Amino acid sequence: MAYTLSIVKEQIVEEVKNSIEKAITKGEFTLSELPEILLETPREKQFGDFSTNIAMQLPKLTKKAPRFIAEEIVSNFDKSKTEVEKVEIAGPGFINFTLKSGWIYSILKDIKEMSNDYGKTDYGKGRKVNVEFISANPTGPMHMGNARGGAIGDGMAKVLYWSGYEVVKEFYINDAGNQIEKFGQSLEARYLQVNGVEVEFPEDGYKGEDITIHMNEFTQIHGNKYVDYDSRERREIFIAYALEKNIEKIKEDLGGYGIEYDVWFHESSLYETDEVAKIVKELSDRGHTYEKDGAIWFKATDFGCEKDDVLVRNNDVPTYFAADIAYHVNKLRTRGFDWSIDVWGADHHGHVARMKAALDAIGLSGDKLDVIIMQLVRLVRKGETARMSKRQGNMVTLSDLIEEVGKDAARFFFNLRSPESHFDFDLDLAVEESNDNPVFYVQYAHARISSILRQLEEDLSNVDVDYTLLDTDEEKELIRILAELPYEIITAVEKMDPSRITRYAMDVASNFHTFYNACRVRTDDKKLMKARVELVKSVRIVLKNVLVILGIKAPERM
RNA sequence: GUGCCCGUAGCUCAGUGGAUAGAGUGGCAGACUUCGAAUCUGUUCGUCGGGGGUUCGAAUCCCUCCGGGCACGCCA
Repeated sequence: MAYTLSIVKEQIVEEVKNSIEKAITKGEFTLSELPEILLETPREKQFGDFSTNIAMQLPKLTKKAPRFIAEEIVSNFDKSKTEVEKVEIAGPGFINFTLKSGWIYSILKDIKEMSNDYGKTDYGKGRKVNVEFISANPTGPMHMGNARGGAIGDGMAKVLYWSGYEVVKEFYINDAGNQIEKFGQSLEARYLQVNGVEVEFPEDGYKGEDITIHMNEFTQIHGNKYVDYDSRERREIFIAYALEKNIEKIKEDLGGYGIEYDVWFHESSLYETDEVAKIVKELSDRGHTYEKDGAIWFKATDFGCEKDDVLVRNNDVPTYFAADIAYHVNKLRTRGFDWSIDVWGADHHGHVARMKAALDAIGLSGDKLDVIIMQLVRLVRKGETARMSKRQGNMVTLSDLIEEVGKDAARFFFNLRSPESHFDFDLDLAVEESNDNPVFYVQYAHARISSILRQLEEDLSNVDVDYTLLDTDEEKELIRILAELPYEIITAVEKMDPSRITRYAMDVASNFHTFYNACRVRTDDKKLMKARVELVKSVRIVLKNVLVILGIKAPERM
C-alpha cells in the first residue's frame, strides 16, 4: 500500500539526508545525530509543494547559521533522484520544494485502483486493539452524552481498522454493583405503588418514568403476586426482567444509530469467573495492597497517584475499581489485546491515573491503556442549560435525538468537534436548522457527483485518459486534497481524534463544489471530459469512503 | 484548597514550535436560458483570556494570575 504521495515525500527526505551527509563529508560542518526530517505542506502556494525546517533545527547541533546549512543542503541536492523541479531557500531558512507538474496525476490512479479501499494503510501492522465505548449503565435509556461517546468510539474504531489494526468494538455492561441495587429498589417501590401499596420511594433511586413503565408491563404479565414475596427475591426477579428489556432497547437504539458491537461484556461475568477476587489476590501477592478499617486498599501512591483507593469494602463487597482492573486485565492479558482504548466522560477522568497505576502494579504496562476523555455534553434549551440526570429522569434520550435530527446529522454533529472540546448541544437550533447542518453539505456533494455521472452516459470508453489535461488551480487543488486521505486517517489514530475525518470530509466537499463551479465536466472536448469524469469519480470514492468511516449514508440522490 | 480539561473573529470551532493566525456561521455585495443554487465568488470581522519568561522564531513550551467546566466517595 505505497501511495504516490508517500513515495514522493520519502524520496525527498532521503535526498535531503544525502545532501547533509555530503556536506559533512566535505567538512562543511559536523553532526553527531541527525534529527528526523519532516516535510510539511506550506500554507502559501508560493512556498512550493513541500518544505522542511531542518536547516533551522541544525544550528544548535552544528554551530553554523541556518541559512548556511540550507545553502549546503540545496547545493548538494540531486533533483534527478526525486520529482523535484525547483529547490529554494526562503525566510529564516526554510527549504521549499516545488515538484514537477505531472506528479499529482498518479494519485488518481491510486484512487481508481484501490477504490473502496483507498485510504487504507498497514500503519497498525495488525496489532490487536480493543475499543470500548458508551458502556452506559443498563439501568435506563441512553442519553446525549452516550450519543457523543458512540460517535467518537465508533469513529475511532473505524480509523483504526482503516489504518491496519485488528479492531474489536466492545460494550461493557455494568450489570453488577451498587447502582443495580438502587435499580432493584426503585423497581420494587414502583411495583408496589403500581399494585396499590403505599411505600416511600428511595431517595436516591431512579425516578425516571421508564421504571414505572417496566413495572406496569410486568404487572400486566405477571400480576400482583410479588407484593407478598420476599423483598430480596422479588428484587432479583425485577432486575433480571428490566435489565434484559433495557439491554434490548440499548441494542436497538444503537442499531438505529449505526453502531454494531463485536462484544457485549457483562461486568457480572467477572464475578462469576472469580476474576475480581483473583485480581485482588494477585495485587496483594505482589505487595501492592494493605488493610485499613476493615477494607483492602490498593497502594496507588506507590505508582505516582495522589491517594490510595479501596478495592474491597469492609463489607467484603469489591468496588467498581476492583472490577474495572479485572476487566482491563481480561482485555490485555486473557484476551491478548495489544492496546485498549476507552472512551470516558470527563466526569471519570480522575479514574484514569489509578487505572493505569493498577495495570503497572499487575505487571501489564499502563501504557497499553489509552483513555479518550470527552467533555460532557451540555444541553441547551431555550437558551438555558439543562442538567441531565438519569436518576432525576429529566434527560433527552438517544432515541429522542435521532428522531428529531436524524441519525446522519447526529453522527456528524457529535464528530464535528474534538473530544476534549466542551460541547453545547442546542436542541432548538438542531431541530430548527437541521437543513443547515453541515452533514448535508457533504452528502450533497456526493449526490451531485452521482447525478453528473448518471447524466454523462456518452460512451467515453474509446477515449484514452489523459490526466494532465486537469491543469486548472481548482483541479490540482482538489487532487491534492484527495491525496491526503490515508494520512488524515493515520493522524486521526495518532491523535485519537476521529473528528478530524469530519473536517476532512467538509474540506473535500468544499473543494469539489469550488471545482464544480469553475470547471464544466460536460464539454465538447472529449479528452478533457474524460479526464474530468475520472476526477469526479475519484472524488466520489473519497467522499464515500469518508462517509463510511463516519457511519453516515452516502446518498446518490437527495 | 489540590488535580485535569477549556479560553482564538459577533457566535461555534480548527491550528499545539515555523513564514502574513484559518474555516463555518452571521453581516454586506454578486453568480443559474447551460452537468443538482442544499452550491459558488468577493468582502467585513482578531489585545490568540491578562502578565512575565524560554529562543533565530510562541496561539503553541514554562511560570503566574483571571474566568468557565469536571473531579477529588468503602458511588460508578
